[in-house]
Amino acid sequence: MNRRLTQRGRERRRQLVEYAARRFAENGYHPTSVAEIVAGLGVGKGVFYWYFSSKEELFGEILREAQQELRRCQEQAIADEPDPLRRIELGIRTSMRWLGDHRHLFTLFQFAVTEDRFRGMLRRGEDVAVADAVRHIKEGIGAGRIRDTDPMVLTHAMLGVTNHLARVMIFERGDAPDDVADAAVAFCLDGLCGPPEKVPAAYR
Amino acid sequence: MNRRLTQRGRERRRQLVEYAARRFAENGYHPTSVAEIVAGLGVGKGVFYWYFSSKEELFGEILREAQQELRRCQEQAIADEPDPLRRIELGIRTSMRWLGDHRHLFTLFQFAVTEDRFRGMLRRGEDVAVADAVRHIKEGIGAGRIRDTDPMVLTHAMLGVTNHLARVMIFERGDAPDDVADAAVAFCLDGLCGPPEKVPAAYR
Amino acid sequence: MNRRLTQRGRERRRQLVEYAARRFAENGYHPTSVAEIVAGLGVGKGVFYWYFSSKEELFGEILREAQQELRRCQEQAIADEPDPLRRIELGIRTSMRWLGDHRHLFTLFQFAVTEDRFRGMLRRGEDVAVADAVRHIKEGIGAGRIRDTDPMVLTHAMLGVTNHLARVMIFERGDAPDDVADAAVAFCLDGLCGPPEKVPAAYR
Amino acid sequence: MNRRLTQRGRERRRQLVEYAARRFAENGYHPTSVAEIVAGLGVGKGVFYWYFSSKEELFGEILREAQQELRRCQEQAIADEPDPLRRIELGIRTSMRWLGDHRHLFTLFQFAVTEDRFRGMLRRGEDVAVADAVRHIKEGIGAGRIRDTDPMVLTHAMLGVTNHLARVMIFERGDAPDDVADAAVAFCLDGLCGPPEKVPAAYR
DNA sequence: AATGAATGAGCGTTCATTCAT
DNA sequence: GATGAATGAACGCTCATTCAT
Repeated sequence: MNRRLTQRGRERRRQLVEYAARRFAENGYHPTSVAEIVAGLGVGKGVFYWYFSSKEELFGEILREAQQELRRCQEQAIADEPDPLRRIELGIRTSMRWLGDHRHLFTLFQFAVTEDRFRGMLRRGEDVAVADAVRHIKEGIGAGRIRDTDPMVLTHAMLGVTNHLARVMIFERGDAPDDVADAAVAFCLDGLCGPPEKVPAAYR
Repeated sequence: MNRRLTQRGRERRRQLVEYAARRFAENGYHPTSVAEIVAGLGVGKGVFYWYFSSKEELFGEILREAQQELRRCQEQAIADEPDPLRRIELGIRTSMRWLGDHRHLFTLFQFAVTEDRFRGMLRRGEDVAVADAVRHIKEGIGAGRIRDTDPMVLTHAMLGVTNHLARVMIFERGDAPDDVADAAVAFCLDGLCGPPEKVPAAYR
Repeated sequence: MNRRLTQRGRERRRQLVEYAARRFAENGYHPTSVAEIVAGLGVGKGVFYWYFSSKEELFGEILREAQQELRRCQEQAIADEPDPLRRIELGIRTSMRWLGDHRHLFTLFQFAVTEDRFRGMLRRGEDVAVADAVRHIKEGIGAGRIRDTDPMVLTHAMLGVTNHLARVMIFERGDAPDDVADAAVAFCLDGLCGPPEKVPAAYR
Repeated sequence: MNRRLTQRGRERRRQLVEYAARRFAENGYHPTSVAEIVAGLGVGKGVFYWYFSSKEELFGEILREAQQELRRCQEQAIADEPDPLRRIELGIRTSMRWLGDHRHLFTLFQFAVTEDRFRGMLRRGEDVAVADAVRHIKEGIGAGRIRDTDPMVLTHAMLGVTNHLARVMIFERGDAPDDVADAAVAFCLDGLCGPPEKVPAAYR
């Protein structure tokens, strides 16, 4: 669906994306009906199908926009940092903060992985982000500051740490994103056994 | 649902659990209908409701049994190992192997997290597993072999690494579980920067 | 279904009739499943279909036996009474007492009227009872003690009074059947305007 | 269900209420499926659930509207009549005529009494009607024209007569409502034994 | 651009009934 | 006589989508 939209139209569309994202996250994609979404915004059903050709397309848009925004944040945070390890650290910290601010979108990412037709939508954005991280890692390996291991593996290990800690520590335990980021960074850099002096006060 | 089942009945029930798990994983929980499940087994719809009081209950059973089994594997693997770090390592290796063998169940775990009513079902089993890992970590910290950080955080960081690497490396890239386990163990013990000599050949 | 039953068989059958009647009355005929009935008696489904060829047949049997029994009570009560008005009065009193003792069966009569296939089952028994009452009324008219009006109408008017008062006064308000019978008899004999000295203390 | 309806919408709703009432009466509430109702009107299933949130709700609406209408008729008929006995008579006559015109609704009232969840729906309307009749009766007792008996009992006795005669004489025998009303009034005023000169020609 | 109304395939579930053991 | 298991049509209901206005 690619309509020419007026200012007001763009506003409506944004409302739909935002409200639907929140409902999908709270209630699940399938259990949330189009009827519920439009009712929540107090508009008729026609509105929905004016802006999106299907519920599935809307979900795709939510994913696309969310990834885009996360990406923008990270690029901006890393921009001028010359040190590759520091860039990695900044990436983790930015992710963590963003996830803290958009936890409902994280839930949607998790769901998207569980159904074939949505997994594809996620893939593109993820690949870009991974490729980026891989670059930093390679640079770190080149500089002898990261051990020489498959950079993809290292990247995904870090992604796993970041996402999982975000979910458990921030969403469920309610910790502050910055503290969790400290812990994630420490773990990623040094694992279980690394030098203890880097551990943040909050987790000692 | 708690029926007295004959031998044949137990067999049927197992068939249903197994087949449904596979379909849920491939197709998604919601998109997989009860009709599809029973048709796949060539039985009538009534059979389903003879063994389970609802689709939701069946899903709960799948989760419960899966967690139980993973748990059993881990306990058995760790049983007599006195070294806490080695126990952690064995835990990771067992998980990875089990995930490789039951990747469809992993998808279901992922889905369960995204809907409130299922999240609760997961929780109980997860808490037990986490509590166990925490014990090993605490012992490691006590022995001065793990840096003194919130053991829960370390546990979840490792869980994140293990699960994410399983998904990406084993399921998507098709790597061998044992190699992925090597990488996960290396990352968990030493992070990005630790001593490189532990890295498995497959990822160098 | 007409099986030769052993002593034990007859007992089982009676149990089924009785329990089902009670459940049908409490819960409605349709909302009460065969499964519920057999579960309530702690037997398997086969038992039900051993004694009855269908749920519908069972319901018919309940109606038939109930009418038969009410009829027996009335015949016995009236047996040797020579005075037709007194016979009518005794009929009302017996009905009221029986209804008080078998209110659940009354509910089933009411339900039976609302569905074609069951209405027929009721009819036979009702016709017999009405014909009987009509006889007494005719006799009363012949003797100049009842005004000369269509005896069928008078009969049904009395039936209406008896049944409705039973339902409202006995079932809902919880009055004693004998008091309600007094009131019904008074109303039937003299209407709204008749001599007041016959009114029972309970209703003055 | 409380939708803002257009003219066309109100029309549809009325159709559904009317058609469903007729089917429920002919066939029984449970044996009549929603599918049958919408098919009978040649519309899709969704239409039903656009106007009613459940089959049960529809049934409630039918009951409510029917009681409301009967009530309206009676109020109008009695409006300016000063004589309480005459008001009672007019009430009976109006009921009888209305029942003759809406016999299918009468069947539904009868059914509603037999299931708990529907009994409650009936109660409210019935209570109002009874309270009204009780007022007239009390007035009649005060004027010494009705014997001094519990007015509720008298009211229900009359209700019993009216409803039962309607069912048997009008619905089953096919008599004219006005004649049946004559007989009902005569019985209610004077019982079996009162002055015979009030009896209508049709029943002599 | 938006509404209320309508569609109808499909859902999860029930249940009278049958049958092998 | 009795059981647990199985059947499958039918039920009440939902919901993504379409359409007339």
